[in-house]
Order: sequence, then structure tokens, then C-alpha cells
Amino acid sequence: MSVEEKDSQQPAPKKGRGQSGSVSRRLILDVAAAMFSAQGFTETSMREIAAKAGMRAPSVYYHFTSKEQILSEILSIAIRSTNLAVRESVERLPADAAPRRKIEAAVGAHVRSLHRNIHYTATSVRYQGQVPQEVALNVRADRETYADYWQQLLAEAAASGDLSPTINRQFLQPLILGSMNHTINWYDAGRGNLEELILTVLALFKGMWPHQDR
Amino acid sequence: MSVEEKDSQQPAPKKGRGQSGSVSRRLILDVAAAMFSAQGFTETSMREIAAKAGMRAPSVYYHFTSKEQILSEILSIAIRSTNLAVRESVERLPADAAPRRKIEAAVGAHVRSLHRNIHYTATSVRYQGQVPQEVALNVRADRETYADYWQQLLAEAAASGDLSPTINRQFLQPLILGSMNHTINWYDAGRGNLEELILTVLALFKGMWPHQDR
Amino acid sequence: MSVEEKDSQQPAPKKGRGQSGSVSRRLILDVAAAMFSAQGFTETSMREIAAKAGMRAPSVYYHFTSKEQILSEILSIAIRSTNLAVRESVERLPADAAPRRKIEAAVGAHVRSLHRNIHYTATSVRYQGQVPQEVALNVRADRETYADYWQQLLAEAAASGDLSPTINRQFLQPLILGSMNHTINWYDAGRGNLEELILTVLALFKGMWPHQDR
Amino acid sequence: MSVEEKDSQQPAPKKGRGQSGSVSRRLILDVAAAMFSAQGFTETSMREIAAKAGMRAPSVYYHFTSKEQILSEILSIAIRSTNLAVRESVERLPADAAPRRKIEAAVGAHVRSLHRNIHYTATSVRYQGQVPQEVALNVRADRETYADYWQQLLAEAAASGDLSPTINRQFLQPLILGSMNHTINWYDAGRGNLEELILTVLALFKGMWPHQDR
DNA sequence: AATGAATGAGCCTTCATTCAT
DNA sequence: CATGAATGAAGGCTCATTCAT
Repeated sequence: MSVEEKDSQQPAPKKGRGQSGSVSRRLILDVAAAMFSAQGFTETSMREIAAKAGMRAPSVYYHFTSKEQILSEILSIAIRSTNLAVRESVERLPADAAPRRKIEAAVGAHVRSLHRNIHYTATSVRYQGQVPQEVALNVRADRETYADYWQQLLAEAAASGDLSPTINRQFLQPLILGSMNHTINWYDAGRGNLEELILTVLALFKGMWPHQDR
Repeated sequence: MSVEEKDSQQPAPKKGRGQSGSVSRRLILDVAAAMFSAQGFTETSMREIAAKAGMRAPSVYYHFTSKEQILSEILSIAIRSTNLAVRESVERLPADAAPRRKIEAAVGAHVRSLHRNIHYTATSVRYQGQVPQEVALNVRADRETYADYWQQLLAEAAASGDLSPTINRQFLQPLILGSMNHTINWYDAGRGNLEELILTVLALFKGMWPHQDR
Repeated sequence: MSVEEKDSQQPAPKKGRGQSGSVSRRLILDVAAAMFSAQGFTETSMREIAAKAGMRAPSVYYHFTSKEQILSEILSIAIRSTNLAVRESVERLPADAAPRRKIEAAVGAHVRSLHRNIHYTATSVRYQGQVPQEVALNVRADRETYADYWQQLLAEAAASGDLSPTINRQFLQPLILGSMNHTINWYDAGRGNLEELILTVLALFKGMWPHQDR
Repeated sequence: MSVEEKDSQQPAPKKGRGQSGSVSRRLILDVAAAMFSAQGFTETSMREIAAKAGMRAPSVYYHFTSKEQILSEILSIAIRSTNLAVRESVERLPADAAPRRKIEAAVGAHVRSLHRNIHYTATSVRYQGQVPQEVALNVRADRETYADYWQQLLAEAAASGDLSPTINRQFLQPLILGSMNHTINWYDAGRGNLEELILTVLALFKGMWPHQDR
């Protein structure tokens, strides 16, 4: 339920606290992410979050200035952790790996990250562009950074000839990411095999590559 | 913004004040669908809906018994109209058309229906499985009918050998539909060409078909 | 459910109508009395009354100018019919009957009237002095007329020596009437014998009469 | 206006703002009892209750979960306090007191309790069996306990021969209690003498006792 | 770090009533 | 006589948030 993200961009509440805020802080985020993804943001009350975190509503305000800040942080964590996982997975390939292989690695890492931090990422996917103004501003930069990385991968593939020229590149990235993101709505980790899901996605997407292999 | 759906369960009124009648009813649905898809269900108040429909909140209750009933009806209309459009498009093919052609026709019709009734369908997609209990019950039947139709198309394709055997059929339908549905989150009708979007989807999905054509 | 009261003090709605207003009018009163006594005045809506009377709410306004007028008329009918029944029963005695016998006759008639027109009288008892200002004014006169009649019976009994002098006459009338009126809260016509109830009341009240008989 | 009842199911708060604590709770009950008995339950709004208690409506919900819970608690307090007062008064008699004396003591205690906590008991009497389902369930047990106690007193009197055999015992208890309860509708503490009211009640009810004394 | 108590804002809904037809 | 449609008023209740302790 928790996430590997370590640093928090909020200034530490009061007294110097080494790394990232109290345990309560992370607990609140975890609890809130679980509830936001299950019931929605507005449908989850601060009292409910507090109760599940073992405290009363006013206590939450010691750690966060508002409900929206909680959402904002969840979204950031979701996007950043996926961003990080995808980059690491691509960089783990040999330096001269084919662009196609890089994209396939990215697909795998993206799906895996999605379902590893399901509460965070589900919240993130659900609230794409529907969040309150203020939250949107905080998160937009992270989203764009991630989108840019994919655009870069696709550009490399196009340049190398790996990418089929019959495909409209303007539509490609949202289609691919959207397709994967949507799996949070139906893929049940308890009843399926995640690696097989990834293989299916890759098989379905074979249309991207003009030079059929195998 | 409106939809081709005809029947309503209210007995058709005669001739109200001015020229109203069931016109108010449809107007409320249109307005509500637009707001639900843009801001969300809970974030939209009955007062707002009423205001945009040119009346006061209590008047809405003359036509609908609750806010949830409005949502329920929007979801039904969305699903039924897409269902209808897809079936018609498939049935318009020659009786002996290849299963693959049927699926391609279905993809086109689904995407077109999605973006033709964007407010209704966006509401529907956004609230997949997150709607209040009571609403879910009303809509479940329609959703299942539609899902069954796709399963049937895929089964035919598998039987005829059109469908690649390397693809996990359990994951196929949600992946395809999810990918298309997700386009409502990013495809902007004002700035793109819908038919080209469809072609891109079909191209991306070529992995489905083992016998590469062209 | 209906009542023997014939004349209504409301001016006949529009066109001359012989005696008392339409059948609908009486039907509405009957239905309203039943609901007021069962659920209370505020808890009964005009829509409910209309529905049980086989019409829609606005139609009720053809017969009555407001919900309060309906209540007002029910209360009047209840009090007047009991008043009438009690007087008739006393006057049916021989002219020289003992005051005690008159009071006993009045007790019997009061209880009988109470339970014959139970919906009307129950409404009346329940809303003793709790009705909206305007309604109270309309009904006060009727109530006082009836109370005066009992005071007169008691005065006669006191004058004749029938009434025990050890009883505070100031408290007697409300105690007697209250005791009888309260029976509408518990006496179930379907499961008891009304005449026996009356006998029990008379037996309980024997304390009134100092000269024990039988 | 207040009542001797002590326990509340809320955990006793520590020390609120100023000197509140459970004080607000009791204040709300007192205020609500006064308004319910004067205007009725439905006719009293939470906003009114709050205003008379010196707060705003939402604050009331900190102490009670619903308007009905307030009613429920008022009814419980009314019935329990009367129950307690009556029992104590009977138990204060010599152990070998005649059943008749016990009943007379009970009558006195009941009437005194009724008019001592007039707002609570008036609410209770007014809403005999007309309260919302959920409230009825909470209070039924208390009511039955009290009714049973009276039945027991009457049974003792019957067994000892104190009670007149010509009186239908099935009707006796509701007649007696109803008569006393009804006094809340007309007896004005400011203008009468409560002990004299009790004596009048006892005198009126002499019919119960076949062996006339004094 | 936490919380008891309170509150402004606002929401969904119901209701008595109106009015043109 | 009756009603379809609409509305001002108000009601019960929830919520995010505050603040003194």
C-alpha cells in the first residue's frame, strides 16, 4: 500500500524531522489513497480518513493543510513513482538497445508500477484533469515530465524506423498509456497474472511495429 | 448533446406551459450529463443543473425522483445508444463478412458513438463501477448485454482463426474497450479527426490478427 | 368514517349546490381525518390526501383554500357532532330526570360519539390547543359551547346535591372529559365492547356521587 | 425543566470550551423538550432548537446523531423518571401497606412527576405510539416496564379484595393512567394546587374501591 | 501531536401553493 | 373540476475547517 517515494516536497511540519515527515503522515496518505480510489475524493470525508488512520479529523490538519493537499500529494507520488520505475527499467537495458525494446520495457514497467501502487495510481488515473484547479497546478509539471519521456521514446523509435509509419504519432502515446491505465478499472491482481497481462498488451500492440518478428 | 434514445418511463405529458412537455426532461438530462462528465456527480448540485436548465431546483423533482435517478438514466442512455450503434454497424455488413471485419466495424462504431454523445458516454465511462448501489443495479443489465455482444464477436473471431492464438482472450475485451473508452479523457473533437483516430486504433491493434494483411 | 354533520360553514365553492358541497369535499375530509389521526397533521401531505381521494394535489384546492382549512373543518365537525349527540342523549331523558342520570347519559353519549367518528374525534383530541393560530380561532367557539354544556350539567348536579361536595369542581370537568378522550389512544373497537367500556368509566367515576347506590 | 436522570451513552467529555462538557447536551434536551411539547416534533426545527440552546444547528449534531435521537432520549427520560418516582413513592410505604394505599401513592407520584418534568412528560404523552418507528423501538421497553409495574399493583389490589370486582380490569389501567396523563393538556401549574388535583383524582376514582371508607 | 466543540456553507429533498390550460 | 408544471420557503443533515486546550 505504501510507496517507495522518499522525499516529500512539503516543508517538515514543525521540528526538524530527518527524512519525510512522521509515520502518521504516510499513514494518512495510504489510507486516503485507498479511500479515494475506492469511493472517490468528494465521497471520502476527512473524518473517515482520520478514523481509518486512528485519529480524529482535526489531527489530520496537523500534517496537511487541507484535503486537497492530500490529494495533490497522492497524485504526485503516483506519477513520480511510475516515472521513476519506467526510467530505471529502460536504463537497465544495454546502452545500444533497440528503441522497440526500450518501449517494451517501458510498457512492462508502467503496468507493473500501476498495479504495485494501485491505490495511488488508481486515484491518479481517476482524477486525470478533473481535480480542483489548485491541485492541477501542483501536478501538471510531473505529468508533463512523464509524458515527455514517452514522447522521447517514441521519437527515437520513429527515427530508427522501428515505429510503423502508418500510425498517427499524435494519437499513439495517449492511446498506449490510456489503454494501460484503464487496466486499473478491471484487472484484479488477485485473480490474474500480471506478467501475462503485460504480454497480452505487448501482443495486442504489435501493430506498432511494421517489421513483424517471430 | 442529445441522444437518439426515444422511450421514457414517465407517461408522456400533454401540453404544459409554453411548449414544454417531455422537453424539460430531456433538457435536464443533457445538462446533467454535461456537468457530470465535466465536474463529476457529487460535485454537481441539483441547483446547478436546474439553473442551466432554466428552472429552480425543486422543479427538477417534478421530472425525476432523485439526483441518482438522473445519473441512472444518463448511464442507461449512454450504454444503450452505444450498444445500438455498434450492433447496427455490424449488421450493416454482408452476412458472410469475416469476423475480423465485424470487429473492426464495431471498433469504429464504438469510438464514433463515444464521441457523438460525449457527455453521456463520458459520464458512463467515468462512473464504471463507482456509482451508488441503487444506480448500479439499474444499469448492470445494460452493461452486461453490451459486454456479451463483444464477447460473442471475439468468440466468432477465435473460432474462425482470425484471432491470434498467442493473445490471452480473457484480457482482450477489457483491453480493447478500455483503450477506446479512455480516449474520452484526451481526444479533443475540436482539434482532431475522428476517423483518423479510429484508423490509428485499428493499426495499433493489428497485433490481434496473426495473418498480417497488406 | 363519515359523519352525520350536514351543513358546512364554508360558502359553497361556486355554483349553487343544494346542501353541503360535493361528494369530493366530504371524501377529502374523511381521508384527511383518517390520515391526520393516524400520522399527524404536519406528517400528512396534501399530495397524500389527494392521492387517497383519487385526485392530484391542486384539485384539493378547488374544495378547500388551504390545508389548515381542512383541519379546521375536521375539528369543527368532531366537536359539533359530539356536542349534538350528547345533548340529544340528555334530552331524550324524562324532563325530571336526576342530574346524575343526565351526566351518566352524557358520559355514554360522549364515549360513543368519540368512537363512532374516531378519525375526526381523534384528530380533535390530538390537536387540543396545538393547532395553528388561525385554526384555533375558528374552533374555539365550538369547544367552549361544548364545555359550557358540561359545566351546566355539573352545576345542576351540584345544586341538587347529587355531586359530592368533597370534589373540587374546578378540576372535575377536564378530568372526566380528559379521561374519556384519552380512550381514543388505547381503546381498540375491534377488540373490546364499547358499552362495557362505558360501564367501566361510570363505575370508576362513582367517587363523584356521595350517596352510594346499589 | 431538567431531570434527575444521570447516565448518557456518550463518553463524558473532559473540559470543552468555557465550561461546557455534557452541559450542552442536557441543555439541548431541555430546550427540545420544551419546544416539542409546545409545538410538536415536526413543527420544531433543529435550527430553532439550536438557537434556543445558544448555538447553530450543526453543533447540535455534535451531541446527537439525529433529531429523532433527541426525541428518543426525551421520551426515555420522561418514562424512566416517572417510573422511578412512582416506585420510590410506593416503596416508601410500610412493607405491609394495603394495596389500595400503594395505588393511591402511585397516583400521587405519577401526577407529581408528570407536572414536575412537564416538558419531558408532555412530549412523552403527546407522542404515545405516534413516534417514528426507530424511536418507538428504543422506548418500547421502558414503557412496558412501567405499564407492568401498574399491572402488578392492580393485581395485588385485586388479589387482596381491595379492588371492586364490578370493574373490568382490562380497562382499568389505561383509564387511570390516561386520565392522569391528560391533565398535562389543561392543568396549569401556575394557577392551581397540584396536591388538590391529586386529591380530586383520588376522590373521582373512589369507584374502584367497593368498601367505602370515611 | 492531538482533540472536543463548534460553525459557515451548502446539499438533497419535501411541501404547500399557484397558475395557465 | 382537474391537472401539468413550477416555485419560494424551509428542513434535516454533512462537511471541511477552526481554535482553544
